[in-house]
Formats: sequence, structure tokens, C-alpha cells
Amino acid sequence: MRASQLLIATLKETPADAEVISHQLMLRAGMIRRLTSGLYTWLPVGLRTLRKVENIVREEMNRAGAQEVLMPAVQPAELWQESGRWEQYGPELLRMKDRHDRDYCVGPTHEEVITDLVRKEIASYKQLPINFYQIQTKFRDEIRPRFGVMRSREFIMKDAYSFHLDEASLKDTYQGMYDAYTRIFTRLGLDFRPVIADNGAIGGTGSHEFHVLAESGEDDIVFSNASDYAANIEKAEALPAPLGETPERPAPSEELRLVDTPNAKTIATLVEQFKLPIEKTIKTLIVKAEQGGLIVLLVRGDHELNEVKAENLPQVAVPLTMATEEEIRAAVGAGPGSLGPVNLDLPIIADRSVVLMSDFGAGANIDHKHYFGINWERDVALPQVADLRKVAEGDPSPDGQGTLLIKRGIEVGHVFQLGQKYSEALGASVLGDNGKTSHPWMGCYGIGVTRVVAAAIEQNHDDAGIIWPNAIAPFHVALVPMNAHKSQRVREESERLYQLLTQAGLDVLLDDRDTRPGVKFADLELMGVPHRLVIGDRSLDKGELEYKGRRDSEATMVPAEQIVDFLLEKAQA
RNA sequence: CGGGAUGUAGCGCAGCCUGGUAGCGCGCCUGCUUUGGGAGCAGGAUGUCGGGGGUUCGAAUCCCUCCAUCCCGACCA
Repeated sequence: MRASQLLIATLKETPADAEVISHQLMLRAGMIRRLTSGLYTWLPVGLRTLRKVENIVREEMNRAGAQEVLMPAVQPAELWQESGRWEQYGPELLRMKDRHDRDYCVGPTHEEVITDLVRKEIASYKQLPINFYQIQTKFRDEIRPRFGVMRSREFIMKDAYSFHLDEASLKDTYQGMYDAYTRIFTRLGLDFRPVIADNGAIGGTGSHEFHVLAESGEDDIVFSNASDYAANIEKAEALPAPLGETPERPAPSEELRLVDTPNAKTIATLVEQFKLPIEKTIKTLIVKAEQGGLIVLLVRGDHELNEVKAENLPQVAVPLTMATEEEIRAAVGAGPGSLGPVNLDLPIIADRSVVLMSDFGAGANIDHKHYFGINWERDVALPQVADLRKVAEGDPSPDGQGTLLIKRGIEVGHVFQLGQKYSEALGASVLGDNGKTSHPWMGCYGIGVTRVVAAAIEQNHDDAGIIWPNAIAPFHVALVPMNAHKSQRVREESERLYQLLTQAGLDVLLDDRDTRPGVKFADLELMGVPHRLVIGDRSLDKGELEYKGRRDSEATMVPAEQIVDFLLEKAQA
């Protein structure tokens, strides 16, 4: 590619509405432009990288035995009504009508369509297992699109769906996909971790997310410092004590007393005003119950509620909804800020750590009053116990080895054992070797292709711009001729190298623009081209070429006759 | 959905408080010079001042309203 024939739409200044670095750099490098909220046009330079990501994903999916299909982006409401998700899916589902007033949606995912295909095309166990994938544009009407292409409304996703006669076969393919994902993200040159994930509302038996580690990530990932345990914080179990140890509740040492706390509406002020250790306080959260009415969740003052764990409790209404102040007053007689377990006539579920507390403080369910010196059993009956809290750094690892660290991650992939939910709902069935029909077991496997591009930048950039891993760079190498307008030799040598390197299989950008070298250097660095060759009379006199890697601080001289091998090696690293 | 902010040339911004007919930097176009790190000089083009309504002799500026975008929140007692 010649730069003179490429839209190099670089920007010197950072557009004001770009928050994260990948969004800023994608705009500045001329990779994308925003059309409107959550919708982006991919410019030529950006598209080259996007296609490279797609191709790596495609190659590895094929290698893993999946078959590529392409399903419609627009889907009929009927299918979604069959699966029950037309009602279930909230406003994220973009719905529309055609000229005949029939309902459609723009697919945020394709379980329904693929299951429909399978129920029509697959009839025998002999055709199983089978795994279909596509690379498709999805639409999710996010409440708040942000971070550019990282959380946009329209995005490209690789989604795969596998079908199996039994659970064992599903687990087999699941492992195959897990391995394929590991190969994909390794080839993409990303620093990633597979982590145990929550199954969410879909249910199923197991799932892993693949996260790219980056400060700007939207998820908290927990790791053990002593084993390979890694999980989304949503899923990480909070142990009451390190495995093998039996936690004990200290004996009471204080009397129960009612204290006036007129200004203590939060844990923070309570701790500050009454010199109470924060781990001797309780947060009393009141949420809507599944059966109607309210239910109380207790978490230690220094802990945070894990919303997903709460939602997974059968008694708690989904989605988790905090009671309003009016509802609390009607049920308790006191307002938020003065709530506690003593004399509380509502069902209570306490976190594991809460029932290990003694001599603690909590609201008295009387406005502006708290009880201090509360002890279980003596002052209030032990409630139902559950794992409710988010783990914190330093907690014991759930696998019994070491303690937990927390890092931020960007979710770029998700593998999921779906079970039979969709095959049952849509009535997909196959005949087994015993002559009986059964609903196939399903797995689904997603990769956020557009998000991968942003995640790669979050992980690979410096002050000058993007630093692409070789595998997804828009160009492997840029040729910068010096003084081309004066030196015929430089022009000819640049052309020759361009042909030579291109024929060697490299993606080469010949910067033949009529601008000053400084402009070219700055643009090429911004765009993240990993390798640069300067062709000038000075070095040609010595039979050399000047090479500089994007991360190098100094250029190095390379004998001209070795340049192809030299670059081939560099571009594979 | 709640709170905050912003909307002026392609991009980044000033002007608004105190109304008088729009400006700066970058970019863009022309010419000359320049060519190893975002060139210099000279000349030039580009704005429904987010939309609509109102106040006024007069509105980018004041008032009302709508829209769009961004940020924060929607996990807290």
C-alpha cells in the first residue's frame, strides 16, 4: 500500500469526548470515526487491523472444527417469543416493525436463530456434535455507550454455538473452545487470563471469561498469589476463613446498649463519631423479595455486597432492586441509616462473615439510634447465612491456596455451557442410537472482535501512539524514503524494497507522501506500525538501511542484502 | 432514569457575565522557499454560533423549550 493512496486521517489534537486511551488513539490514528452515540465507521487503517483479528479468529475456529455460517442481523420476533426472551430481554433489544407491521429485532445474539437452524437441519445423533460460528454485526442498545468501540451499541462479534447428544460431549467441545480461545488471544499478542465466570440468568453448568488485563477494564478480576485460580469477582467465593480452618465467633464481652446517633446516617460517620472499628459494624440492606415484600441482607461494614451472589439467592427478586425509603419506613418504621437486625421483623440473610461478629454495632430500627455491643443468639437470633459479599484483596483464595489479588480486566471472550434451555424452548431434537429423541445440549462461545482491537491498544501504547503486536498491525513495516524528490536512487531503492518485502509476504506501507519526514514519523508512530525502514542516500552509500522498531529508542543499521530476512524475523516476533 | 456539564469553521478552543452583526491555534487551498522529527513567508476559503420560539431597534450573548453529546450515579443504609 502506498501512503498516497491511503486515507491517513491522523489528528494532532485529541477529540474532547474521548475518555479512554484506546478511544483517543483510534480517533487520532484515523482508525475510526463516530457516526452517532455508540456507532462507528471503520476507516481503512482501522479496518485492516479489524480484519486481521477476524482472520486469526476464523483460522483458529476452523482449526478447532467449527463451521462458519452467516445468520441474519435482523431476526423475527416469533423466535424470541418462542424462547421467552422477547419479554425477558429489556430495552437493550432494539425492536422494530416492517411494512406489514410485523415485529423484528436487531440481533444482540443468535441462540434463537441457530437453534432454529438446527431443529430444521439436524435430525440424527450421527450429525452431532456440531459447532457453527459466524462473525457478525450485533446490536445492543446500551444504556450508556462509552469508551469508543469498547462499549458501543453496534459491534462485531464472533459467536459460536455447539450442539451435542450429551453433556460429556458438550464438555469436550467446551474444552476445545477454551483451548482455541487461548490460542487466539496468544496469537493476537495480548496479555490475557481465562477466569471463572458467573453463569448469569441463562443458567447452565460452567463458563469462563477471557479478560485482557488493563487498568481501564470494566470488570474486577481476582487472582490467587499462589495458584492459577482466577475468577470474575462476581463469581469468587468469599471464604469465612482459610480452607481447613474453622472460623469461630468470639464470646460476647460487651452489654447491649442503645445509643443516640443523630448524625450517623452512614457507616463512615458512625465509625468516625463513635470510634467504632469498621469491621464491628453492619450494613443492613433491604431489597425486594422474589415472593413480593422485602428481604434483608446483612454485610459487614467494610464489605461490599456482591450483586450477582444476591441475585442468585432464590428469595431475592431479579434484578436486584433496593427498597425505596418509603417502603423501608412502611415495613420497619425507621429510615435508611438507622437499620439493623435487632428487633427487625423481616426475613434476614447474613453474609458468612457477619455471623462471626461479636460486640458489633448496627442501626436500632429507630430513627437516629443504634445498638452497640450486639451479640448473636444473646440479642438476636442467628439468621440464614449465605455468601453475599464481594471478595477483597488479601482474602483467602477459594481454592485454598494463597490469598487474592484484584486487577481490572476487559472481557474479550466468553465460553459458556448452555445446557438444553434453547433446544427445549425451541423444540430442537435429535434421534439417538436408541431410537429415542432428545434435546441437544448446547454450548456458546463469543469473542468481541471490535472490542479486541480497543483492548489491544489499551495494553500496547506509549506517548507517541499505538504499538501494534505484529499479528494485528495494519502494516508490518513502513518505508520512509528521505529526500525522494531529489534523489532518484532513493526513489528506485524504495520501490525495489517495496516490491521485495511485499513479495516476501509482509504488509508494507510505502510512505510516498510529499511531506516532511517529521510528519511521516509522527503519523507512523501514532498508527502503531511496528517496524520502520528509512531509505536515504547516506545509508545507501554504505549499503545499509536504517531500521527502527516501534519500541526501540535508537535506530540500527542493517546491511541491505539482509533486510528481507531481518524484517521477516522481526515481524514474526 | 436521576444529577452535572457542554454544544461557536474539519479538530481543539475563546467570545456569552456587561446584547451592537464572530475570533484564535491547528488543519485545508494557492504561490515561493524548505525537506532527518508535526517547516517559513505571503495570500485565501470555510460558520443556518445545536433546533425552534420569545424579549429587544438589534441576540452567539438574555428568557422559554426541544434536541444532541460527554461525565457521574443508578451497590447501599
